Amino acid sequence: MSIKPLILVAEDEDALSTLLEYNLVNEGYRVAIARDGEDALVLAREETPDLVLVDWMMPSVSGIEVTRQLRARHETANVPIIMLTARGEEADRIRGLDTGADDYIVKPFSMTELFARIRAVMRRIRPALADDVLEAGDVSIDRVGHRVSRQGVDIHLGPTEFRLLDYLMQHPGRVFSREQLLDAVWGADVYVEVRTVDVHVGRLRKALKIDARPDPIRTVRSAGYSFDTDRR
Amino acid sequence: MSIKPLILVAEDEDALSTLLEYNLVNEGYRVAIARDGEDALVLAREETPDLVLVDWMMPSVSGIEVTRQLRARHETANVPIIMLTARGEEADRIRGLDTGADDYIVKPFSMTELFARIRAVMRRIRPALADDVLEAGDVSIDRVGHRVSRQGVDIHLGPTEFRLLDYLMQHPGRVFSREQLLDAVWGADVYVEVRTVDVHVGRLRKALKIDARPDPIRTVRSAGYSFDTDRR
DNA sequence: AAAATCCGTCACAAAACTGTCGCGCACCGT
DNA sequence: ACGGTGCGCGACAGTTTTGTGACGGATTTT
Repeated sequence: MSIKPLILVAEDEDALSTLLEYNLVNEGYRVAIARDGEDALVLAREETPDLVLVDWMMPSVSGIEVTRQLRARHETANVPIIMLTARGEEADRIRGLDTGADDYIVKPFSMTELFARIRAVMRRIRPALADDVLEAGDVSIDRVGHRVSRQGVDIHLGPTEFRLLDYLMQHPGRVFSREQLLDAVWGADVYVEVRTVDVHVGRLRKALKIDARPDPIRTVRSAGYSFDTDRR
Repeated sequence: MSIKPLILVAEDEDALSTLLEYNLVNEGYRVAIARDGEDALVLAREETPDLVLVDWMMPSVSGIEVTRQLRARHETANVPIIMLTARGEEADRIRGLDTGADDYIVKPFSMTELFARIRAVMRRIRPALADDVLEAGDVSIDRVGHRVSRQGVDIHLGPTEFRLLDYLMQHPGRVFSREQLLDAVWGADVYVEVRTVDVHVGRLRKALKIDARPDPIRTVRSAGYSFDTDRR
């Protein structure tokens, strides 16, 4: 997750979404604007937002439906969602909360109150999310669920390969010598041949291979290995 | 953690606290009642509650102060807090949220709305704990009726297998070590062999087997087990 | 009190993973 | 172009981890 949290706003009224964008950006957030529910789902897929503001009433795909779909997808299952609703009727609010929204706010609302709610909701979710899943390029590693996936495809790794990838992804772009990797991944007290690292890197590479995607692990001759997302 | 969540209610009006106790118990929660803020802190220390309902206005120690102190203590730092407030004024609500409360509800409120908020707030912490019946994939577990079924077919489980499945389904996708499972399902003080977990997982799997349906329990070598609904 | 369940442990088999070796190719400096 | 060093990779045998049937004792039900 980058420094500035990304907020996805799904709102069909131009006046309101512009106002929201202006104020949220001013508050230090990055903002993605969606005009309707479908848009919102597409945008959420491009970059997983850190929080979603979704209007209850929207053409085509309603706020509730958006919520449900976001919850269904693995990447966005735990993203906090705040529902914007014009009606103050209790039944609707409850339905919103039960569908999986984390909070709702009734229009019209003040920016101050919205900010407070955003802070409250994010404080709750973010710490858990921040450490748990690590992404770089198209590879994501979930340490709590012990899952690795590339472009959404699940990848099976043995324990050692998992720890190795985990360690490399902690410091993308940085080159580690085989000795450093042995210390970090195997443990300082374990004695194994240095070349063992090569073998595991090889296995890791093979496992990460998805059609023609570039190899995310870079060999630096006579230095070591590093996890790189793009450059060459 | 036991099956029924413990809710700590800090409220000085007798009429309301009695009403809350009655309804919450009726809804399947365990309830601890505190007459004032000090009481609340003492009770929270005795057994860490799963959620706290605290009145904004209370003699001696105010709701805000209770919130602050709960957040300060390690055991209760992440317990969700819902603030009960008589005033509808925005400034106060914001202050409440910023202090660390996760939500607030304005008096007078209906029990239905309160329950929805409790479920919503608890879902953030432990995604499914709030519900009486829990479903993931084609498996459903009814913690009130102690019933488990898969694809509509009733399944009989022993008490330990039931608690094990219950715990795993609380946190779908998350991997637990055998030690963690022993703590959570058997109890921290019970001494049994670690491999006992394997045996019960095995029994659970056998019980859950319905023709060719995929095994919902995933083994993560040298890490533990997790309940998974989808991928393999 | 007898019967039926349920529980924890063990031992053994199956499965998964690991470390090492050796060979051949790639790359580098000369 | 050439020798040398570094690296990728398939093979393999040993080790660790997990699945599971069996069993005696405890607990609950009938």
